[in-house]
Amino acid sequence: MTARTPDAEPLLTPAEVATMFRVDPKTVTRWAKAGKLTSIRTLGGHRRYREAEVRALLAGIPQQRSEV
Amino acid sequence: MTARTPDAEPLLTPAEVATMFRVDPKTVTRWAKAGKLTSIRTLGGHRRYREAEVRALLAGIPQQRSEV
DNA sequence: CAGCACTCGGGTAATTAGGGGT
DNA sequence: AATGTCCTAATTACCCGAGTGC
Repeated sequence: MTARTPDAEPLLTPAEVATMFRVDPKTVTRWAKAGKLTSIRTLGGHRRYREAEVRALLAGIPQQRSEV
Repeated sequence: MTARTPDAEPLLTPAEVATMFRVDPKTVTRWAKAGKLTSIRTLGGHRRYREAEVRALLAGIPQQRSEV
């Protein structure tokens, strides 16, 4: 099947990321603002996070920084 | 929305682990540094502990030692 | 359209990390 | 060797009202 899958990367809500790290959703927002986490914004201003990146960070895998 | 939880392992804060063992949170930190307890770090450097591992230790279940 | 849970902001307490000393 | 305590700096948690997502 796999009807239509417009290259959509799985995204997570702030609450989901917060649950995985056992922190407050507000804390996840701070990480995004600090550039420690890539955030994608909805048209209304809400943040969404890349599942792959979150899982990598949980595993302790250092992420690549876009140059110094 | 009730944020569904994408396979996230239950984690505990240092204070929670300390309470369960009736020790100071500082002591829990030392256990983590000594490698006696698996620690997952938040992006801010704070530690989180695996609930399953903590409960196993509380139950007196000997953890894997790399032999003597 | 209405409703509810979630997120967005800011601001202020409470924890935690880290080293040092008993 | 193993804990508990003191200190400062950093990080995180809970307070509010208003807006977004579905």
